[in-house]
Amino acid sequence: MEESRCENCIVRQFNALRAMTKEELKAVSDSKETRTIRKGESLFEEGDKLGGVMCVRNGVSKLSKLSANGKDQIVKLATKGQVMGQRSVVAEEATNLSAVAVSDMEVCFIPKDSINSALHKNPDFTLEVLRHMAHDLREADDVIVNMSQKTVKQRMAEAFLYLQRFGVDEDGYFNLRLSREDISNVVGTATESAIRIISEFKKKGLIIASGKRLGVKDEKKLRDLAEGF
Amino acid sequence: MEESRCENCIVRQFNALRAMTKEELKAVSDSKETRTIRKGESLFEEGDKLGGVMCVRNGVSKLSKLSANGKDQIVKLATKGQVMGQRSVVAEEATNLSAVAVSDMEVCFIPKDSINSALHKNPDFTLEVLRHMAHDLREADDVIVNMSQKTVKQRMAEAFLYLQRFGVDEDGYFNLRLSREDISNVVGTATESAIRIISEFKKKGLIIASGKRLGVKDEKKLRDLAEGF
DNA sequence: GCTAAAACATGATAAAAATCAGCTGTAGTA
DNA sequence: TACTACAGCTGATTTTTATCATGTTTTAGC
Repeated sequence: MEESRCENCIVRQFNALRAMTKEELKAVSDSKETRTIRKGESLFEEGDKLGGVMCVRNGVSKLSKLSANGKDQIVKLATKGQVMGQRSVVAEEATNLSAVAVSDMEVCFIPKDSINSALHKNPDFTLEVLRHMAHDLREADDVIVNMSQKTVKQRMAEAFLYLQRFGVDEDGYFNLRLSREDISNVVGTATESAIRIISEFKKKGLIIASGKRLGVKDEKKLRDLAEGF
Repeated sequence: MEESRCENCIVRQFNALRAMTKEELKAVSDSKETRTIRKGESLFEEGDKLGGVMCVRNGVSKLSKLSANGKDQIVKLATKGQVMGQRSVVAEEATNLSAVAVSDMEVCFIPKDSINSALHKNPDFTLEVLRHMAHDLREADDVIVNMSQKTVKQRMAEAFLYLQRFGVDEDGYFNLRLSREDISNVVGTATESAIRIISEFKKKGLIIASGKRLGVKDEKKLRDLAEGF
């Protein structure tokens, strides 16, 4: 059907595909493959050689890395329009991250050949990919500073503000429902610590929480807390 | 003189400039400017709009970011052949990092115009820059995991192994002499904690230390410690 | 060489966070 | 329905790390 053609894909406006020529897009469109992934299923594992990139059409995936002590660190969450695996494809290396769906997902798998030929021939596209990666790198630098200079409580406040960006329902609860363990893996702390801080934030009126449903209540105070005031 | 021409620059083999055409290199060579920076002097500040990139010919610079609590976090050290500021130039944003020389330095300043025109015209060059950035991004991901999952002691061990990569003298001491405060800013800890751990490592025979001169003594044990054994 | 400032060092204490243990609720399933 | 497994929760305790205080050593400038 028509909407499955990349040329019309609504998601394209968020990523580097928009810099492709008609011919390149056609090649991508002809070689791509749409996949449905259930919550909890894995898209790829750390160390895999990826045959292509994945473009998220719907749902959210966690990108994480296993640490020596056996805990997963969630490096980022990828949502609609974001492309996963491009670092690996571009650098022609095995991927350094694992991807697991945290909600049901629909993704397009684009074989690396069509990406690579565009990378070699179309500077606009390459530059667009480069800009996206420059952006990712900046965000990674920010995360490094947060992780090393902020307390667990501050990082938890940041995490709530981050989760809010994935949308909220009419009651203000996050669309994205992460387990306490996943949240602790975003923040880089023990699960018990995450749970305790969630209780505390709730008691103080910074957030709303009922079971797995979580949300921001007082954004300003959360932001102040995250900034260290 | 001949060696100041980019075409012959020995440093070129380490960075993306090698993917430039003869004409592009000539343009870079004609517009570039060599600068000498003394230890402690600043190359650029967080928030600056950079007019170009800097290529390190000699010496080492720390790239850091000020955190909300007033401490600097050193994100990486840039040495011979590495290019600073490309993220900012590529993304056309103000830089997110400050650069300060930690030893006397010689750098080439390359105005962004000659970089940008090559980025738009030469896909090989753009792709090479992209690959370098992909590499940086991978390293940043690793740092995130280390920062959030490892103890201060493990991170200190990592820091010693990292500093070793900048070369050692005949006695095994690092070429690069960082203050205890700089080391604490690499590791993301209090200066006193860094000092204490250095004393401890020395006592245990993991490292050698006399004043500012530091070095690795037992690489294997340091590595085991960093990995959590 | 003298002096002031900065860097280094160490002890004592406080705060932050992890770990351990056990208990409750809840979702899936036989 | 009842059982099981797992997520969530909380208290007690220990470990880790930061902070504060203070003394010593080094370094840079005169």
